[in-house]
Amino acid sequence: MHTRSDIARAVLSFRYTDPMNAPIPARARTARERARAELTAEILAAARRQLREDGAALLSLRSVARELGMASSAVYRYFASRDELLTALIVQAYTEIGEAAENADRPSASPEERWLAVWRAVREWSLAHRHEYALIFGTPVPGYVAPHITIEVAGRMPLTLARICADAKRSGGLNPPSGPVCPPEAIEPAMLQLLPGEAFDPDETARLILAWNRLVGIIGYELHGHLANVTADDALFFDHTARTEGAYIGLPFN
Amino acid sequence: MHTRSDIARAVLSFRYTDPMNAPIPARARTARERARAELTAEILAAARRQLREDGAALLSLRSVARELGMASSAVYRYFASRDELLTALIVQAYTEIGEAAENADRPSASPEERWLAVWRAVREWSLAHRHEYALIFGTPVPGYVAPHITIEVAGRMPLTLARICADAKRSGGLNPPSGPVCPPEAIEPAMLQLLPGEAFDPDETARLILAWNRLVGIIGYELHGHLANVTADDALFFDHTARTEGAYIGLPFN
DNA sequence: TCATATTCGAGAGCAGTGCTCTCTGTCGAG
DNA sequence: CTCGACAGAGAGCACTGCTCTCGAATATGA
Repeated sequence: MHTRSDIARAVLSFRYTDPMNAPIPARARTARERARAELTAEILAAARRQLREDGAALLSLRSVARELGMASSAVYRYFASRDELLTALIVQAYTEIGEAAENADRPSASPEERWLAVWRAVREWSLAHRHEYALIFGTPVPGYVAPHITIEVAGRMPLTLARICADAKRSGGLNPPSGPVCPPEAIEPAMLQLLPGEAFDPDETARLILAWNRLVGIIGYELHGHLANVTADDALFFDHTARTEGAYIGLPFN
Repeated sequence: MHTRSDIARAVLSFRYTDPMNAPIPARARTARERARAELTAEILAAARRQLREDGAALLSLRSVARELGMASSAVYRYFASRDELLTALIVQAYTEIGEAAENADRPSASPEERWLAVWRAVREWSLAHRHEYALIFGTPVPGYVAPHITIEVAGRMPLTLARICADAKRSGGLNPPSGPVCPPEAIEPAMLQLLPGEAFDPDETARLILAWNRLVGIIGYELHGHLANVTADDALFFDHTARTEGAYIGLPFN
């Protein structure tokens, strides 16, 4: 049974063990360190496989141990708890969805093309990794608090969207349509400088937040079946959503 | 361990047992039937309590049985599986969020007031019932397919939004701003007549779908912590979101 | 009214889980 | 070469969902 303090401890020990920041040390001095790094990676890979196939709910430390032919207690030498293993998988998922977004972004293209390409890439990744998506954007594990490691890597995907808008704005291509203006007090001041050297005003920031929320939300609806019998062509509806949200943020769609 | 067929069977037996449609029969002929109905309700109430306090992940049939002072095996006389119990709770949650929306809607008020009131009511209910919210809009149980009972009751909340728009439209108060137009093929044709005697065109329907998705999505962001360090005043940001989405659908906000 | 059939509760039991503890062997640094 | 840190295995605890059996209580038909 998990309690809040259990999980907090697990997260802390995870930060200490830190198997993510140094999965395979560049220079593994001793054979033991090398073996440890390799086994850590193997455990993570096996867990990843089970996550992809069966989802987080059915992922168990024991089955991972079985797959690697080791005693379940031995796995605890590498991950102090199941939650710690989950945290590592969460970091991986955030990283991958962020990379999917970044890799899809071609700064030489027009802002509209970039916007659509990134949205589609994020959707593609999510459809291909529904369980990873659920892990990071679905119901959080009870009592689970995201360790600080995750919040940095979680920003890569939305920051890609912000960069496109910043570039468009710099060339005068960001003209949001009129509508209700977001009260500045609603936005965390630190959010106004989320790109170095690039200032968004509160309303622009709010539009960005909503676009990011939309991207995640509409994919969630598709993945979780809320669009069944609602939309007839999910890809088409998604593209329309991307364009709608792009237009809302001020990109010249239509 | 749950397999798809297991769950399908459980859902079917649930539909047969049908403890929701007749929780307490008006005229319980025999004492046995009366006792059965009462105990079913008690189990459901205890499960509800545990769900509210600890969330679905920590809800176990055994702890429900313990709370009621009965053997765990006895509970299976009333609910064929844990998933069946969860399904009953899902139906309850959908019903309640739908009622929260409907009760907040005052048809005599202006469409903008109605819109905002319903949005706020849904948010209030969700904040007060975060685990129930997670149950219906969060990550679905692996392999779980929503039984048909749920899809009807799931529509009450979005239909409340649709009714407001239909009323506004009838009095000429629905004027959506221009923007990308949704291709008709993207929308399921049946969705165009979701209100009896009220026809929405595909683009209006798409805007409705997006508004419904936004309402659920922005609440999910708030509940799951994705707005931490992003927004400074969640209630204020939510109101702005409601207005923005209302304006997008064509209500005269600002 | 009485025998029969159905229902119900309890208990034991199976297979699985997360996690801890102990014991033994191995490896690495002094 | 010795000693301490580390890694693996195994047993064990408490918990889970779920099944089966076995009496006891209850309803039903004759």
